[in-house]
Amino acid sequence: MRPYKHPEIAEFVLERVLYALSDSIRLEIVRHLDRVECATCGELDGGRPKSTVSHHFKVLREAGLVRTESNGTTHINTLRSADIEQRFPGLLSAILAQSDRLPVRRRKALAR
Amino acid sequence: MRPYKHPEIAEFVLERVLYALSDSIRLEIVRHLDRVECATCGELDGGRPKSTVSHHFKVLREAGLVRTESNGTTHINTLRSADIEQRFPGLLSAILAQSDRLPVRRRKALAR
DNA sequence: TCGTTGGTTCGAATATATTCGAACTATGGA
DNA sequence: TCCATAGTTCGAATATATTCGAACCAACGA
Repeated sequence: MRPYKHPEIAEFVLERVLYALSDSIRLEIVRHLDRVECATCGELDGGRPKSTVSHHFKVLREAGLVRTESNGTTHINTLRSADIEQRFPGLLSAILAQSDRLPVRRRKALAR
Repeated sequence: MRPYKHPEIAEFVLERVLYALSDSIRLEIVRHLDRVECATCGELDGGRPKSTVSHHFKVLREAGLVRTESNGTTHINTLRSADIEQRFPGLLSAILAQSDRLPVRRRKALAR
């Protein structure tokens, strides 16, 4: 497997990044990568077919969110947090700060 | 025109917000509203048919980004900045901080 | 060298969005 | 009351995404 095409930081497009993150599966992958630092695709498939997962990784890659490098027979994915932070300061952290489910305490506070 | 259905802050869904902002037309509308505080749909149509613009406003409204209130024969739109900020702190400002085009100075800095 | 593993790519089916004209609704003014 | 204005809603056409199986490819180990 030859190296993937990853966009340069200056090529990142905000709309593309937001679009990539607007899908639950991809957002979950990004959250996971944020926690574990790096992971193979297989670890993140959630039981879905390989081709589906591969598609989502492609979207994330092309948006500049994920870097995929082949390591022998497996592929290592990392979140390009620093790159995204440099180009869109505060964006990724604001998104990742938001947990999947709103804690009850917070929900009540917001409902007031 | 009866009042629109606007989601409560606690009902905001991150994916939906990101999706709404992942479209250039809608992002432009949001940027505009951020600058001018409030505006009618007509001011923001960019020469597009009314039905198209109406659709985009609906997406923005349902995501919680925009509040539309009818004022006589016209509709006033405002950005729900404070609500979004409360629910997703830092998100909107990170997005709005990003100008449409990357300034040349910044592009060069990033290319290094 | 052959099989296995981890992942990509292709193609087709399906689902979801976008666009726009046409018909409609509500309000306000003449 | 009649007309114009501002915007919504509907429906159909088109475009774009998602999903998944099947075929493929590269690297590694036996």
